[in-house]
Amino acid sequence: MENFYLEIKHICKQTGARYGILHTPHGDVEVPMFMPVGTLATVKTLSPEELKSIGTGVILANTYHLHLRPGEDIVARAGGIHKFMNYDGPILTDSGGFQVFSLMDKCKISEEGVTFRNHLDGSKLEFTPEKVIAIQEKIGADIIMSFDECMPYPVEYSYAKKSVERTLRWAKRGQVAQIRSDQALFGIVQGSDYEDLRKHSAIELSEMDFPGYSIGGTSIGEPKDVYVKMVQQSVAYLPSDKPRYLMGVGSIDFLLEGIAQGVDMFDCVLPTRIARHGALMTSVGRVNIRNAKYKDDFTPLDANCDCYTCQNYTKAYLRHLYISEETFGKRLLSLHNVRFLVSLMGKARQAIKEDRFGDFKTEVYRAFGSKKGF
RNA sequence: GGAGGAAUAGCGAAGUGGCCAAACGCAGCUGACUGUAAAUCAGUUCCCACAGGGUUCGGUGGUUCAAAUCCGCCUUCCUCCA
Repeated sequence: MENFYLEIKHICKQTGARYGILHTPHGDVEVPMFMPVGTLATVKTLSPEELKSIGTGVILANTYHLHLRPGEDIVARAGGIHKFMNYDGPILTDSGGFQVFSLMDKCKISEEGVTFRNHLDGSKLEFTPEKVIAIQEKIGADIIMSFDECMPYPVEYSYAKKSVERTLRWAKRGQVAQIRSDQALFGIVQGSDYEDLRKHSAIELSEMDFPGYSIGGTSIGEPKDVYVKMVQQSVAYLPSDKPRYLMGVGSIDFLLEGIAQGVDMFDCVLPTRIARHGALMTSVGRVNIRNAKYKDDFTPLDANCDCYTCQNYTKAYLRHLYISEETFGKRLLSLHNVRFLVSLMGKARQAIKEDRFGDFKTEVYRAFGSKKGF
């Protein structure tokens, strides 16, 4: 793909973190970056204009969910997902592999693919690596994912090995099935916390020569040190000139550790979901806006934040909106959390360019102090 | 003036002799959330020295081994009749 490639500009001498530009058919974006999730072709509560104003580059959508509603044919007839949702920046679709994990009790996995009992009306549907690519081609995102199995953690070695091999075969099948040449198909590294499986998965995928590589199966409940190892053991065997995408990571510490390992892209529902539930990421730690102590707190959510919410509204007002279940409150809070992570990424990129990402990471942790969360 | 009905925790509302410190809903308080079945879920809300103890069900006096539940009186409220 000529119009999709990673241009690495700098590698941090302190950590190995990478700064670069990802070129996509819908524009260039700087990495490392955080990508908010818009499963149903909308980042819940936020408009494309708001996302732009926040500085969002790539956003996500989901193959499984869009297949169920409204169906990929509708998206295709709308002119593709960019037109359908009025977002002209780069878009990435996840394959539905994560739903194999999150809807596990409604799934049956075989060599051919996965049979789902779909969550909307309970009817059966089958996803195969080929079908998942066909759906994603109709949806029309810039970056698409191979169909994979995201295993739970922990998982027995024998199962993990079987699953990794199958996911590798699925990756190959998806690659063969791909018709469009203007979408970047990523392979997904799995292997749970088994080093040999991660290595094997990464090496085999690299040989298939994908335009980018995802790291899956992390941040599903494993301890932080295990997480870091999983990322390390995946990144180590991936080509250095291709983008690395760590799937489902959005907590501040996991993001920073991932960047330090040389990851370029991250996505997560965390900032938008917890915002809708009243939890906010701030430069001094977690804030639960519904806490009674904020009822007469007329200061901004985060004094160090440049987002629209922090520039214009007080905690007392945001708490009032949250308690009153006003949707505007959820918007303002989502806006803040996404901006917080986007902004954190910007600072991280700056630190990488200045070869002090390690120090930066320490500073961020220190600012959080002993406060728990994220 | 007469007849009937009702009073339960912050609010609404179950419970009509022991399994009741009292269902449930709301409101309040707290926590969780990581490739979105999530504008969701969980815990908690009489008091305390809290695997236990102490005071509760309009007030008061009884009956009973045992009362939010049965009886008398009182207070307040509601409906209907005059």
